[in-house]
Amino acid sequence: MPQPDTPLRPAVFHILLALSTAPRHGLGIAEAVDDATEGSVTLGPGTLYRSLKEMARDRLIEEVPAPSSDDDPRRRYYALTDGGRVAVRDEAARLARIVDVAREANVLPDVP
Amino acid sequence: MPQPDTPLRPAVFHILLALSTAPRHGLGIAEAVDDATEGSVTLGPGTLYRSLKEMARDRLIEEVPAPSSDDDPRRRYYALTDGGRVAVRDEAARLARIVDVAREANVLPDVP
DNA sequence: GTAGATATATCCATCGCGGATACGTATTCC
DNA sequence: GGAATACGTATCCGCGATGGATATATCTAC
Repeated sequence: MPQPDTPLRPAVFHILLALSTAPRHGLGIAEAVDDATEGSVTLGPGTLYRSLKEMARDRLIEEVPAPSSDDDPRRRYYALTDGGRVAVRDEAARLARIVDVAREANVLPDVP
Repeated sequence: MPQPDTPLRPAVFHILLALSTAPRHGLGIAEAVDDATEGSVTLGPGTLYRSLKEMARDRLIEEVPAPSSDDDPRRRYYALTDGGRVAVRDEAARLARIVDVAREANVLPDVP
């Protein structure tokens, strides 16, 4: 299990995280990222659509049919692939280790 | 408490985290970051010294005398300022929230 | 039907990053 | 002691990622 040494780009990680709960379309992803990070991470349109294209090419995500509740044909929905799920898990684990380091260094106020 | 909305640059955060346990000199910081992140984050000399200069200018860190155990006059030691400690705590908390989001999305294998 | 919002997509300026390079100083080896 | 090597700091340069501006099409509201 060769955990990749190189971190995921933040934009890619946040997109994967937003898709980990449900398939979403482009702007829906951007909105979900904004919500989840309480505004600390905002994806511009350039980063958003470029990342989506590259991630689809790299098989981290794939386009899926829109849910029946949505009839706007402009929206393109994406879902995680198995590879995407692995990638987001590895990166989340990497971040969790860094947070643990911070916790051990007593820079976090919370409980252990 | 106006938590800054903009994330700290990763390089700056990792330098602050490395200094949170003890004052260190330039290359010692790079080594500590490499260790703490298990090689997933490596600071090149460009990023390292540029960041140190900017962080000192912004009063996140300050130069301090070398410990008595070190007699190499080339080494310049840095320590966190109060502002630096606040900044590293805020950023660590921000990352911890993101990790929590990942945990709630069940992308992390670990226990709650 | 028109106006404004939504959605996707591309282009471009900016900036952070790391490698290459330079230079001075310790340390090691002979 | 002198030469060779390693260490430490510092700057320069190119690359890649980011996000805003812009373009185009389509949906919704009135």
